Amino acid sequence: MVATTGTSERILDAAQHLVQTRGYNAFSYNDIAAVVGIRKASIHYHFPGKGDLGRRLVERFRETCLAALAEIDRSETDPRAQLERYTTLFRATLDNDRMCLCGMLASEFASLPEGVRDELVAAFADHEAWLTGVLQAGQHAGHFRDDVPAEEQAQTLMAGLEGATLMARLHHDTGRFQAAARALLTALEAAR
Amino acid sequence: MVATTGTSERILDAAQHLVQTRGYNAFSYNDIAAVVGIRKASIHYHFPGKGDLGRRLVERFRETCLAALAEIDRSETDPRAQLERYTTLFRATLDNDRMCLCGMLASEFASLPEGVRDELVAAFADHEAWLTGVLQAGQHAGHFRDDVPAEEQAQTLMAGLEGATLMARLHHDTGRFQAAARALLTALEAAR
DNA sequence: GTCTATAGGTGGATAGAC
DNA sequence: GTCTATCCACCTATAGAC
Repeated sequence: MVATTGTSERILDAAQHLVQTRGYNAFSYNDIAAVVGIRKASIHYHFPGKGDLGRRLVERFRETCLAALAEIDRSETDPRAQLERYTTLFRATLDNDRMCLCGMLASEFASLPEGVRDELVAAFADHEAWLTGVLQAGQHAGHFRDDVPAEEQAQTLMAGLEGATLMARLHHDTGRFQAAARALLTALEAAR
Repeated sequence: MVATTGTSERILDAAQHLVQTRGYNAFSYNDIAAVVGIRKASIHYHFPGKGDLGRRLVERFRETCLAALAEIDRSETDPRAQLERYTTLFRATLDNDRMCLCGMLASEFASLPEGVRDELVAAFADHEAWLTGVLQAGQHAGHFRDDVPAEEQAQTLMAGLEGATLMARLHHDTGRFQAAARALLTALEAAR
């Protein structure tokens, strides 16, 4: 086991920040170099091409998110509480004036290298699979309406949270995200 | 009155297509020139800088959208039908494999020239104002729930539709948009 | 209005010294 | 692993001929 806060990780940290604020097409090796404190040529040692960097970025993000989802599973048992917790993940990035990494890349999908695209689709699949499981559990427990398949509910929720993050960041208004998240969760409630 | 399909308009058409598919930071004057059939230097005659082009692009889009909203007001009277019609505007862009122009620019907000940013915020204000009016009418008529302010409902709906378009385009699946749009509209219905 | 030519800058990427 | 030096492609933008 090697040290975990090596240069590669610091490059990825800088790159992630840049992608979440400016997008994949609007940052350069020079931008990263300025933040990390090395020369741009040195970055090629760790990531030969920008596509490699982007791919690894989403790969690492997937691992981070899966760990966060496992933590929610561990500390909450009620499906409604689990979804509530899930929305706080988006709110946290928003509080840092960042867009969700995947949401940002999704908008640039057509101009992304193929490796990044593949990893991005897989990342969304991770989240939607987890959400589907939570929603199914909630349906069986009678908390959520079951006139719509859980998988479809998961996709709609995912889309709603991405859109809410996008619009809240544009207006610098976390309240917009909170209101949208509340509406999305309320819409799932079973009729009383 | 001069001819309406002049070079300026064709440049804007090409630019809009490029922005909706690849984003503002991922297209160049060369890309436009290739589509329109002129040299890239000629574009500067019509739009001195890329910022001018972007600003005019959103300006024109606002005009187009306001006309479309007026047409909905003219041909539909029921607020629920008006919202239904509104969602078809997004579906139409999606059918062309495009993202909503404003949604795409929203994701790139931090790296946009100031003039483009201003126009973009104004464009969203246009839509949210119209939606707020429709939602208020629907509340007064007893169709929509009124435990949430119409303005907040409008913002949530806007965010949901942008997110749904983003995710549906990513997966090349119009069904995702349709499902999300239906869920968003259903969530507005007054409790029976 | 559109062209050619070109300026000045930055992009990602490579070679080779240390 | 990081550096300097350099390459080539592309970017936005301007000057001036036609």
